[in-house]
Amino acid sequence: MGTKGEGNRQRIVTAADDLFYKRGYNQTSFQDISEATDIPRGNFYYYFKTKDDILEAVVQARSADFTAMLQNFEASSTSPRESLLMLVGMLDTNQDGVIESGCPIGSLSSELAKDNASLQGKSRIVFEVLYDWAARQFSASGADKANELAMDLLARMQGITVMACAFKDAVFLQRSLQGLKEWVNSKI
Amino acid sequence: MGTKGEGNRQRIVTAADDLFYKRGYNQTSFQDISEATDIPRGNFYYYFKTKDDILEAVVQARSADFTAMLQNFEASSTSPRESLLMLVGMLDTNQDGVIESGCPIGSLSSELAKDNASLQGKSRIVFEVLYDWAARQFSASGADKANELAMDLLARMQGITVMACAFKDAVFLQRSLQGLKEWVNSKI
DNA sequence: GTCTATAAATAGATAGAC
DNA sequence: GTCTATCTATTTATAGAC
Repeated sequence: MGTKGEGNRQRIVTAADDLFYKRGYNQTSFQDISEATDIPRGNFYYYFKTKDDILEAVVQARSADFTAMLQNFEASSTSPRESLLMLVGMLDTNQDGVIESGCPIGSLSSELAKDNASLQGKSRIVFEVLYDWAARQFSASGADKANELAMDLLARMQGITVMACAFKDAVFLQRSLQGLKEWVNSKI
Repeated sequence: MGTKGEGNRQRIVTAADDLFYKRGYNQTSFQDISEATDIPRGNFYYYFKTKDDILEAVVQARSADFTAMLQNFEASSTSPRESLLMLVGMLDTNQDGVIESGCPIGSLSSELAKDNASLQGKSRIVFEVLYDWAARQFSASGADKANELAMDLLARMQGITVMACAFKDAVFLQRSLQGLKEWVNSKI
């Protein structure tokens, strides 16, 4: 901690986070991360024993980032309903990324499901951060079956994302976001 | 046509179709397909110039398979509503596959979006087969905005699939299927 | 049409100098 | 802590014998 190399470690994780989202985990090589950071390949192994370890660090970073963002939603809203609408609004804020590369959490899970069940399990914690938070918002608003509503909300967001990305369709995305916001309002 | 090698070509496509679903396109090697078919790697290039060509053949096969299946749904149902419920029922029939590997169409699109936009565009035709058919069912039942309903239905199915696979949750899948069937009934 | 051998490139990972 | 050189395995793809 506080050592000289922590800056490098952080830069590796940040670059890997971005590349894993835009190109996928398996299709991102050490060379890609090296070029993005200007840190030589061989140096990576001072910070991470394996490529899987880099992914685990990325998962930790994403969990922290989402946790901070969700706290921000709560802090800047006046009701759980408003907080949940901010979560939905992320698909609008990140519209270009959604259409180009999908959801960073959902697409990573789908990729790892096929060839690395162990890593898929570890990466699930990012989904769980969102799930727990959404369930708390529904619960705080007095809604029935808050846990189920939280899963339903995440499923709707994932489905909209997959189709908007598959068809490169911003019109569908915007129409669906409107419908999803109405759904949230109808449940609270 | 009718030549000796067509049997081999068919076996390659069938094995690749299965492997692309269960392991993903990029994570499936010629060696994997070779071992699954007992056809030597070198022989593949008699039938396909590149790995991308194999995927295009798989996409054609999937389009034909889904077209036949959807025709079957129509033939064995007494209403467009019933046909649409059969489509939803696929997630139940293929429950184990959904939880293990997701949706073959959706997960392929998500994978290709990240590193092969050209192939993603070509593989979209399988989605379009489902979309056109679903829109026709909604339209035949007299529903308003059949095209939008078709996209919404596919988005719901994709979202349920992504979350059921991410959380390995059959209970969520079954509950969501019930909800989706009720949604279909409410729209027709 | 079928198959073996191998090319050419790239992957993740290691050793060891500095 | 940093970086170069390299190892080993695997990838897609080709050449050419049969």
